[in-house]
Amino acid sequence: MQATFPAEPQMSATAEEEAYRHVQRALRFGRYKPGDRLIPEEIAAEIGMSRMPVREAFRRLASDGLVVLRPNRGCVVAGLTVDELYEIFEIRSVLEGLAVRLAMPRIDEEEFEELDRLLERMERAGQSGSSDWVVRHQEFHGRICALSRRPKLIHQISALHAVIEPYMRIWFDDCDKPHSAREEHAAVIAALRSGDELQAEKVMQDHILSTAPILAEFVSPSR
Amino acid sequence: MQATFPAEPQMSATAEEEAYRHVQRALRFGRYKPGDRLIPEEIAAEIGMSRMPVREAFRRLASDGLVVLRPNRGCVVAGLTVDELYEIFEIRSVLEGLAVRLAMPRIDEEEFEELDRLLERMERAGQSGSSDWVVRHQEFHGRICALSRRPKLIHQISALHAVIEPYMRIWFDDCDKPHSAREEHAAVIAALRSGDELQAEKVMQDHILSTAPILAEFVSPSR
DNA sequence: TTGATGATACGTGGATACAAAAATACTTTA
DNA sequence: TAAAGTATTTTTGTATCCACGTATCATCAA
Repeated sequence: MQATFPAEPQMSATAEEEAYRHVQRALRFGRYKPGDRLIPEEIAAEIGMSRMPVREAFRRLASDGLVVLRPNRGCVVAGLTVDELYEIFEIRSVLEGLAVRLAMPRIDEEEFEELDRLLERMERAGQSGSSDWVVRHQEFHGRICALSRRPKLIHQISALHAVIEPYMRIWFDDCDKPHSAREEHAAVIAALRSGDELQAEKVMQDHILSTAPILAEFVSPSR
Repeated sequence: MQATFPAEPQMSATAEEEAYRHVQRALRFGRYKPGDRLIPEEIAAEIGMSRMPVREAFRRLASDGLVVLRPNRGCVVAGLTVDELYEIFEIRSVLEGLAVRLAMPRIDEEEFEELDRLLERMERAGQSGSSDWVVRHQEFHGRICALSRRPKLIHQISALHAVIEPYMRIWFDDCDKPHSAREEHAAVIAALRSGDELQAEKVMQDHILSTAPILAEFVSPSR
């Protein structure tokens, strides 16, 4: 329903939808910096529509936490404080932990091979320095979430990914190594293979929480 | 930021905000039934404004999952399937579980007394058959969540409460007894007093999951 | 009677226009 | 020169307007 997790087909039907996707995409790719003002008229001109659908899109983006809307003061790109970033990772940890737990019974051998493939692709993207490591990484997490077969859960997790994506990109661009990502994700797969749902849930939680402090380096220090 | 959890002060600044609160309130109190169409013009007339702010409010309400917006087909009150209801309770269980875990270190004796008071109030409302048992119940959960001091977490949980509130009201109206609610909530307090964070988290999770099947009786059978 | 077909009315999405508020630049004065 | 107040320009918030899509209902054929 929203927030391109691994990928999203579906042609935009309404102008509002188009504006929503357009701005969301721009935000996720870091085209605007936190604090930047988004001027409805400019964006409307970019996509060739009037301000109205753009304004409506802003409401949804604000609900997603991607922008902040203040009365009579317009729309500014949301920035995260360190606290907020940690909070998002705490929430992600329990949500994706739940997803893993629910996904486990659904994973057969074929699916394990797919996960291995995704891990491999992520690794290759990481080594080649290509910044679609971020995309691959989300693809991996997204695949597991999808297996939980819980639309609302998937939706919420994907919204959180959208919020942190810009920081993931900065992180990746800054230090070329995707750190110990390979082992961590391999551990998730291993835990899934073990068949112990609670154990797998915990491994995913730990994995997510472990990356929070790393990303925290990249949020603007004070505000 | 949204979704009246225990209560919400703050006068509405913009017309959109007013429309949002107005419709949300109506939905939570069950004034409209699932499947009902919400016609912007009518609602606009009710509050004395034009359709535009109402339409914008619809976008947010759709993000909250309270209504469904389909292109060229307007705004319809969202209804829950049994699956969706269970899913919401699964999500609530991990989210409120997290909230309990994070809240625990913040609770002092004074706070425990407050929780006891809230439990007592909920009980009284339940016995008097007053339907603000639902409000008291949310107040209780909301208090614990608030203690976690995590704004986004609180926001998400409160949004989920808003979605299920109509069903809680139907449940309460239908069978006058608030079932074993008292014991369940007392157990949460007891677990909090024990000081074992993981135990308290689990008690809250179990409490929430246990009410799902009861409420499931009240969602429209098929669709 | 039932199912297809077309006309009509209603509602939605989007654009434009206008008023109010905020931000900015400018002038005046101490 | 700096500060304060004023005027101008932007930009936001809301209302009105128009074109198109959808649903409803009546008509007609099977």
